[in-house]
Amino acid sequence: MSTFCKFETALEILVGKWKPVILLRLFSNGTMRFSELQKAIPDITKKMLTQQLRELEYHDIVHREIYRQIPPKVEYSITEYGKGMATILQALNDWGVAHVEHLNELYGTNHSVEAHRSDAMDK
Amino acid sequence: MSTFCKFETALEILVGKWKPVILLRLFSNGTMRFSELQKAIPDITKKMLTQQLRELEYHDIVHREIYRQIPPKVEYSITEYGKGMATILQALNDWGVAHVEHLNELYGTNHSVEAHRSDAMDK
DNA sequence: AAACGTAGTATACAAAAAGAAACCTAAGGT
DNA sequence: ACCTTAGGTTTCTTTTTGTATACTACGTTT
Repeated sequence: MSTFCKFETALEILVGKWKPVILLRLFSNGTMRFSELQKAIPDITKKMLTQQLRELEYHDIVHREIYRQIPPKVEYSITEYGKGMATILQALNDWGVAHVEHLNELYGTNHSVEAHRSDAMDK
Repeated sequence: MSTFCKFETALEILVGKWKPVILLRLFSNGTMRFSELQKAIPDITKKMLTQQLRELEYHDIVHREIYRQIPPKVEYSITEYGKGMATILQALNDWGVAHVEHLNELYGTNHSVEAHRSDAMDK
């Protein structure tokens, strides 16, 4: 129970509506400041962005560099440790791509994956 | 945007408070009936168990075999396709185990991972 | 003196997910 | 006639997540 099922722990880090896209941005763009992330992810609110970044920071995936200036400047980047996630992230992504293909074969192209999470299965 | 970030799709399948533990059970025990799963996962409600199983079934990860008897008998198992997830699941689990270790190094043994998801970061 | 820009917080509210508990079905046993 | 069983479904409540909007701090620019 303790050493099994730790993949829940792994999941925790990736879960949260915005973490995947934040990580994607940081992995591909390198260092970004808060406002750049906001622009890159138009629909995210400040609150969510802050919250998700703090969680990633706690897990040592993201580094937060504060410049004591006015107006403030804060830069975010993937930590060295965080870069170690690239492999699984890639694997997960690859599997996801293949899976969408699989679902297409099963149900045809006109289906919505999202519509089949949780509730939403009622007519 | 379309072919990247499909790891969100992958995540959807694993996410949901109970999916990891359900998958774990089915992977290690093979075929199980509804009531066996309930016993194996004491805190889950029927509602949640049904819901999560249906989602896994939709994604072709879990197979549902109905025996038309009274009282009913329904057996669940991992599909052939679903077995293909074993590798990533294992990878995710291994990474999770290592990550817990990493967090221990950073914060010491007496910390709660759960307490650092989402909110809960207030004193 | 007022406005601007950045990286947030605070507060209030809406929506989604999860939990609890009761109800349903139909055959077989008492 | 009623109870039991297995595998659910329904309804209702609570908890968790996410959104929207306002406000702050403080030097610089207008």
